[in-house]
Amino acid sequence: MFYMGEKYNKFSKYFVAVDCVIFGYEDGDLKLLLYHRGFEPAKGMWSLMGGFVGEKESSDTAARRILKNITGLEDIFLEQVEVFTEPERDTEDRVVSIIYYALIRIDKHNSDKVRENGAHWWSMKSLPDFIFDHKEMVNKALEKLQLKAGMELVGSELLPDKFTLLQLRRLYEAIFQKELDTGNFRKKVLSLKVLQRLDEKNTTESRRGAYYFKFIEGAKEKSFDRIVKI
Amino acid sequence: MFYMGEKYNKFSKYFVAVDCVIFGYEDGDLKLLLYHRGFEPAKGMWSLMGGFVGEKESSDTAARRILKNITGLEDIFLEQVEVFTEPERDTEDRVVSIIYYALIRIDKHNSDKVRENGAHWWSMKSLPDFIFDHKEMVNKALEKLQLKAGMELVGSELLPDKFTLLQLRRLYEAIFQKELDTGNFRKKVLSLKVLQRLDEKNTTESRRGAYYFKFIEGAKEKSFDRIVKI
DNA sequence: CCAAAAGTGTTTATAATACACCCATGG
DNA sequence: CCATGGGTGTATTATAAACACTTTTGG
Repeated sequence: MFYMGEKYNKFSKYFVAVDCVIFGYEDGDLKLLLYHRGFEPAKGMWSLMGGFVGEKESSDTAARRILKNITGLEDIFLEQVEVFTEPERDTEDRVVSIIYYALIRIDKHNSDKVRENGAHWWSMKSLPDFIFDHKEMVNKALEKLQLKAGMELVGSELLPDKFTLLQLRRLYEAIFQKELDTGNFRKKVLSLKVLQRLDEKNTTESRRGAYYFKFIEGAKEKSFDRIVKI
Repeated sequence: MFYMGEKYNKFSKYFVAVDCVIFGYEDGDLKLLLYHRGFEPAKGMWSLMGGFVGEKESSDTAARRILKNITGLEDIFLEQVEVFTEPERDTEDRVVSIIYYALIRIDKHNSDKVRENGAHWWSMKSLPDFIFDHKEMVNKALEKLQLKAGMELVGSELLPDKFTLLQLRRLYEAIFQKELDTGNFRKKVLSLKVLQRLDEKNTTESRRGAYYFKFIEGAKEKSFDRIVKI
């Protein structure tokens, strides 16, 4: 490229890494898949899943590779959050880290693989201590997720194929970390016309039983619609 | 860092650059500051202002340095847009490019410096041919600007200290590339309580004359408020 | 019967949208 | 006097928010 006439060789190269904020949803809780650090320095702390970007791949590809290694899943929803470039952010060497967040269906992922990798699902309600600037990365990723979830109905990426409106509401409450009105949430969500009611009920979570819903294939909301005000 | 047990030295380093999408506003037009490529390959094409990230600076700092070099301005509004990492995106060497967008007060910037640098303001209505993936970068930056402008009143970063509501509306029309209703825009903007009317009128743009307004210092809207629906 | 969630309905407040209309004035 | 933007008002519709109430059923 032609950066103001600068010669390339005057400048330094750096490691380029991706770090993934991996969100999952289980038992009414929004969770994060974290990697346990078993050695010094920062022993006992937790970190995001990450890896370096290889010579023949983009950062997107690298993120997908890492996610597949850990969860066994392909076709994961993935979005760039931000780049962290502070010169001293890594103590070993200069590393520029591109943050992604991913949405994972915990019911589909390979939990053996996760365990092998020393990874663990943590509830967003009680997160452990992070290494370096990883806590900030999580915060930024959550903001981005809130932005997305406020604009379109997320759920197909996090919930099982069929789910009740209670489960969907609990998901939204977990994402926005506040309680939502039952009736209003229901009306809003159904008005989007992206859900289809099934003829089957879930009776494990209530006496009366709640209908299961599923996402209608390819029925993304046309325009941005505010589901939850931030 | 501890990327899944990988050794750093197994991996490659890349150049890390920033490219700036520099927005300005003048004569009712949203404009972009572009740099003319006077030599092959891609002679006659235009590119964003960019530069490499130095060893002792973050990408934010690098972007500010470049902006100051070109416009003479400090304290510019600046926001990260996205990172471009495709392995083949630069023909010379592997370069990871971090895109920023900046909002510039054209009335304040150093136009001699700009000219010296072979730069030129282009209206968003008729942009020239870009090198590489720079066109895509501009699109992404505009989307990000629209997101910001839809959530809070931009203008202090682009307009002169005092401006009429016509000028502000024209700015919004340029950002969103659509016409806005005079009365409704006026009501919406004034309801935000961030503008103060001055006792002075601008008579150059209308027979009757329109009051000048200015931004009230430190009066950012508390919560996100939709000014223009996307 | 009671608690807890399911599901529906109603009311009020607020905001978006589409316009109509008068004002002021330089040419 | 008229075209152009300045500025205000209003009626209509849409959306958000708060909340009351009825249904269902296992324990």
